[in-house]
Amino acid sequence: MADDPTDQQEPKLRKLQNPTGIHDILPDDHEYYTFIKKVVRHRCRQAGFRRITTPILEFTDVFERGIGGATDIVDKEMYTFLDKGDRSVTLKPEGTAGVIRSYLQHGMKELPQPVELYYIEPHFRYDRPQKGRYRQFWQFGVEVIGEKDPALDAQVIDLAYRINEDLGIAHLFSIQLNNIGCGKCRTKYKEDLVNFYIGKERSLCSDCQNRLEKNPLRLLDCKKEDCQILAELAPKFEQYRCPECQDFHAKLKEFLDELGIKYVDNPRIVRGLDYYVGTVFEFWDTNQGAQNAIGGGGRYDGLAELMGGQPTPGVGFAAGIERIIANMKRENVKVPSKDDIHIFVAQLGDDAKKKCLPLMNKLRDRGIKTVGALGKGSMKAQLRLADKFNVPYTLIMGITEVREGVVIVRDMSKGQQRPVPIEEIVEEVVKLIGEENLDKYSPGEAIY
RNA sequence: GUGACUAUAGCUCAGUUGGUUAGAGCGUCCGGUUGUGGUCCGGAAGGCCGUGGGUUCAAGCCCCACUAGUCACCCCA
Repeated sequence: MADDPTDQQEPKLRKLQNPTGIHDILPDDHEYYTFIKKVVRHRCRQAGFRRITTPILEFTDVFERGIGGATDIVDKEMYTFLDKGDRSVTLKPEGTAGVIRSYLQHGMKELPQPVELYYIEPHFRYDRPQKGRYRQFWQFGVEVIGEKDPALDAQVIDLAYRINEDLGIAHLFSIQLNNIGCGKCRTKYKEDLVNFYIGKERSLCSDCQNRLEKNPLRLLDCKKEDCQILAELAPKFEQYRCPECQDFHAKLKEFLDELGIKYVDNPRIVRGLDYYVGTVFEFWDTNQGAQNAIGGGGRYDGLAELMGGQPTPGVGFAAGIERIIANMKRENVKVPSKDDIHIFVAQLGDDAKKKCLPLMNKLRDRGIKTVGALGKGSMKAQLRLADKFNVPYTLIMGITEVREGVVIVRDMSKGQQRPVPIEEIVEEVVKLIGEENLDKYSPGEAIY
């Protein structure tokens, strides 16, 4: 300030902006989010799933133990920081770990099993952004916890597929299906896999040399040419799958066939999270493959134990909303706009303006989406604005109308108008708009 | 985390080998006689040329760093 000599030069205010990869959702895109959320809510509710919201922030352990330290998500993509008590906390990078934490913490094993939950939440991963990848992104997902049966896996895949269908993008994706085995068969397989690679380490890329120690299964889906050649020669998991897993997988495929859902049996898909066992699946872009997977999931029977709970089976699915929107736009899927305005109210003179405010309230209470030109001056400016809103009807009130107790109703497409008594105007507008088009909001449904 | 490319008005973009007050279209706002929209016409507002340094008599333009964006790799949604 003036008496502070060190502060003579006004510091320039920097324009504020979003952190890398974290974006505003502007009104036009919100119409997609609203629509997708609605589809997800309805499909999940119909199937008996109930909604859960776990916190955006969890103690880092929840993810480190749940997702697994050898995964890319935990290894390099977590949005982790210390809170004021020096506890390490992390913005959730995925949904399942938090849901299982919540299931255990709230004793949901006492509920009728399986517990079927869904969520629609923002998630965070500290990645370099690119197409379809952001540091904050939305996912919806479902979890079926507490029971194990291939029919449940089939139901989850079916639900995911139907949601994609409702969104108009199901045909763009193929379902890649695999069974990566239970603890028993996988342990044996891992051993043999590691043995296979002994002495061949130098042919592997540096990432894969790492994987060999931490997560040998990932060796199989490395895209480097040399690694792929070795992966082809490596022992195949199919031969190690125990009879139980074999049977489970076969049944799942029968159920999917029964549901009429097409899938590709793909032994190469592994998934990037440690908690998966048995069934895994991904929805792949039929043109671009895994690079633009829209969602995926699988069975995570060991997860509850990793998090300190009793052994609890589970199967789930999650999909990325931004990627869905990108595909809906690519397919030119139009979503219904909930924001279309029914009625524009134009007014001239303070007396008319006074009458307009309560009139607009009455219209809105009836479910008529109404905007007024409360700050505009001339009738021309107001009608121009009405035109921008693309309203079918404009109500006009001036001093004359106030005196006569009428409101002028102007049909914008025909350019015709007529006076209507002010006490009849709300129902008259309802007739014009159509009862079925009203934006109904019913606090009356609640029981006080 | 690695690499490539990019950054001028709200949006899409011009801007000459570095040379005066920074340009267009769209959009926004206001007008085109009394209280009537879309088309048309006129006008205005809106830019520290992403930020900070450097080179130069002179930088939107050249150099460096940072920030952000786009795309790819890694991996995933």
